Amino acid sequence: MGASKSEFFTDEQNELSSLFKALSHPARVAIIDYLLKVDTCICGDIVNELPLAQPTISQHLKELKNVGLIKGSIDGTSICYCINPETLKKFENYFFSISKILKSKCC
Amino acid sequence: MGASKSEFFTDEQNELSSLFKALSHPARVAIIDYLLKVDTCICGDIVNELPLAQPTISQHLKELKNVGLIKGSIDGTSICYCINPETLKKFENYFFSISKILKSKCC
DNA sequence: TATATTTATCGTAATATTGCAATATACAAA
DNA sequence: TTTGTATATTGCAATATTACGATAAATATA
Repeated sequence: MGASKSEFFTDEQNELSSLFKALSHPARVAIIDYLLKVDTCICGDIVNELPLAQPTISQHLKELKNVGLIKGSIDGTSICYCINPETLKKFENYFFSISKILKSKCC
Repeated sequence: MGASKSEFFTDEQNELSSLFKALSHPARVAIIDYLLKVDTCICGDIVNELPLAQPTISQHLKELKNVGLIKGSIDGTSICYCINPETLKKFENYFFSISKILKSKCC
C-alpha cells in the first residue's frame, strides 16, 4: 500500500496531520525560522539562506503555502513571503486544548 | 535523491521536524486523541478503536514512542500507553516563542 | 505443558517524498 | 526586442513511508 487511509479518519484529524506534515521537514522549519528572523516580510533571499537548490526551495515554499502557513505576494519580479498568523493559531489552539485536558488527568 | 539533507540544518530544526513528523499521519493524531479521551492510561484497546491492522498500529505507536510523545509500561500481557506531557511542552514552547515574535512585527 | 491473548518484528508491495537539472514563465531594464 | 533576474513547473532517480500477512515473543491461564 503506502497511501494513508485518510478516509477513515475525521476531517479534523486529517487537517491537523496535514498541518504537522508541512513542518515535518527541517528545510520547512528553517524557512519559518528565517521568516521570523527577518524584521519584515523580506522578499526573494530565501534561496540564498538555505543549502538547497532553487527548485527544491520553491517546492517547500509551495507546501507551506498550500496549508496556509505562509502567504506570498508579488512585488515586481520577486515574491514577498510572510507567515500567516491565523494558521499558527490552529496549532496553538490544538496544544492549548490538549494541555487543558491533561491538567485534569491522573497521569 | 529522496533523503532529506538533515546534516545541513541545526539540531533544533531537525528535532522539531521529527516531532512534527510524528504527528503528520492522521492515525497518529487519532491515537493521541484516543489517549486524551480515555480517563486514565488505558491499555490494549487502541487496536479496536482504529480502522487499521494490528501491525500497522504497532508501528505507529513505535513512532510516537520514538519521539517521546507517548510512554508505554508493561502490565501483564498488555501494554499501557499514555501521553508524555514533557514532549508536548516542546510544541507549546515552540509556538509560544513564535507568537511572541509575531506580536512585535508589522505583518 | 498446552492454549489463548497481546504486542512486536520481518518481509514486501504500493505509494509518497525529496532533490535537482532542465526548462518554462513573468517581468523589468537596457 | 533582447537581456537579465526571480520564481515555478516538469521529469525523474533515490529514498522513505504506509499497510498488512505471516510469524515470533512474552506471558497468563487452564
